[in-house]
Amino acid sequence: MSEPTESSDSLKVSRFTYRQLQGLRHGSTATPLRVIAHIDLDAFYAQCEMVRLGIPRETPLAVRQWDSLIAINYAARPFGISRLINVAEARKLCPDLVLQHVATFREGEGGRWAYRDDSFKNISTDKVSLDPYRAQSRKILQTMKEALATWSADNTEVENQNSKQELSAVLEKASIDEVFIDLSPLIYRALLQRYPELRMGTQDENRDAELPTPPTTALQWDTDCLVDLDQHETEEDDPDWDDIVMLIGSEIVRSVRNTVWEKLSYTCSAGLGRNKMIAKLGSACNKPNLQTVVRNRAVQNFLRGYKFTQIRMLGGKLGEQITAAFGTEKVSDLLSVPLEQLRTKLADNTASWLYGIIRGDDRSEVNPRTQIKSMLSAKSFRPSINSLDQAEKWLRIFAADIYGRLVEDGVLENRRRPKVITMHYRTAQSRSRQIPIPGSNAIDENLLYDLASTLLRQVVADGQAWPCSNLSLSVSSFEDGVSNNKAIEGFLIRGDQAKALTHSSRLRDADNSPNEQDQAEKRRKLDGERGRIKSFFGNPSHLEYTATDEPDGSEEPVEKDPELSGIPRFVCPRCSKSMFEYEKEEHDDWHFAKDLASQDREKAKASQPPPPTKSSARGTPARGRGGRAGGSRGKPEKGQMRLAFQ
DNA sequence: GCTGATGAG
DNA sequence: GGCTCATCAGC
Repeated sequence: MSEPTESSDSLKVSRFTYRQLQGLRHGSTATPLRVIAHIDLDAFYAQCEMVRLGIPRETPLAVRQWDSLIAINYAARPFGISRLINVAEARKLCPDLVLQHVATFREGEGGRWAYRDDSFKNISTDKVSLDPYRAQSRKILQTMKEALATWSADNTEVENQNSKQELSAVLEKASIDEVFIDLSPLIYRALLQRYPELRMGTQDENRDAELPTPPTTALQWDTDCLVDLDQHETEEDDPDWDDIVMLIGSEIVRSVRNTVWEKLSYTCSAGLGRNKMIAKLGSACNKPNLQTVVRNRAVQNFLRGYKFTQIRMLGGKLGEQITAAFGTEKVSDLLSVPLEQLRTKLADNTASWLYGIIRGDDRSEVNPRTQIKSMLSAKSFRPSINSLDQAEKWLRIFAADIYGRLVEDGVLENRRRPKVITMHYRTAQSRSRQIPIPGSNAIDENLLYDLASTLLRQVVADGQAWPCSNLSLSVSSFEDGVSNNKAIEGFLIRGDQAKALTHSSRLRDADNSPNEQDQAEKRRKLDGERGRIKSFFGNPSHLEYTATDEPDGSEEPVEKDPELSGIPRFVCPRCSKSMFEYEKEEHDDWHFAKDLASQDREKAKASQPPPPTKSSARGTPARGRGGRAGGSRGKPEKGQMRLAFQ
């Protein structure tokens, strides 16, 4: 064989480096190998009703709220039924349409929602409840997490799982029926297992070296919908690792969707891409029940066809301003506008954000948020109401609604409580008032009601209170409280009390079949919580990661006397963690990845402007999300703080 | 900390 | 159009 210098074939390497591969491990937002999925339940409220009522997929169904439609299943869409028409028009278009009204609370019946045959006639006494959908949403999210864990267990080596029970993929619940998943860490582990040639030798220090090329066999995309490639790219080109990671990602998402279907009978659509924006646009491309893959080599072609007003954050006034400024809504038109010219009409940070986003550059993180940050209960009045008495009746219902949700979400058991209560009030103009929730009392319906009533009286005293066309109550600024063992004891007692409460004070109507499931779900959840607390005392290794995920000794019990075991130990010079010598390599990798991630974060901060904010379209420069990072508070993400008590 | 506004579904 | 939820600006 001759020297490879002449042959371009044998010189071939990947376009990607070991460093970029490593970026997959710990949430680097900059690596081109990143894989984000967006999963969207198909016509979610409609599916909830179909599942609840046992209605077959082919039966047209719509969910109604008073006289309007808020969800239409896919069987009903060919009839021309959309959210824009009313009930009468829908019946005309499709006489066999099943019309199911959402569950409601009813004045004088406390905090119990129910499905009622006559709720559409009772707009003046009923208030919509979305609880049934929230419950299904929670169940689906949980099933998705389990499916991811199962795939992970089946597809990555045990030694790589490192005795941790927790899922390495990050899930962000984006709304009641949508979720983002950062699949990168999962895919990283699967890659190393399937392609051992990607593993770096210990002596190999050059992280900027190119990866070897992947096998050239054609990729099997199964039932996925692929977005056409950009100009100058062809399907005949050999795949590179960014194609392979998408393929693995699509395999994971398919398995998650299958599990949700098999266990809960819900279909969903999904999009896969290198970031949240692309994944989100992708999931809407092929509905229902399909997944769309946007490979890196297809991104330009994919985005070119969109109106930029369909891109996240550009759907509102900012989008309008941009449309007005440049006389177009098309991404393709805006692509030919140089950055300098964007800057002449937009604030600098908005201009550079826009410049990047229409080219497919979005480095926003998948936020491991799982807990809700505020709860709101509201009612519009048609006609308006005119007395304190009427308003207070609604406040009772709002208080019961919110209290019920506080209990169901387990916020009371977690001793996570809202600190602020707010009342919004609309007459000719709209106003809002808020006060702190006193930390001394236990939260119950009466406390919430009393506070709300105080707020209402303040507004009424201000004058201009009637007629009132809209009223709402919300709680926010949740605080997690557990900080010592005594508090945890209290936690357990409160958990039992809360459990008793859910059985006594929140009994559902007899024909409310899902509620029994809910109760069972709740019991399991409570048991699960207690199990976790116990395991915290007994064996810290089962704990969720803390906010910093430092190897601080909480993760693994340190031997009382290391010498007794006879196994050689090692103390890390960087973090002083003591470990067995055979763990050194993995630990070193951990530091490396951690460093890399923080480098990436800094780089992203420096190179990518924050998403635009309201007043930033013109005039005063606005502080975006990025600007806050180094600013007033270095608070860690709330969602990651759970059980981080020491 | 309080209030209003915007943007998402 | 109604009901949520999140985030930010400006005070």
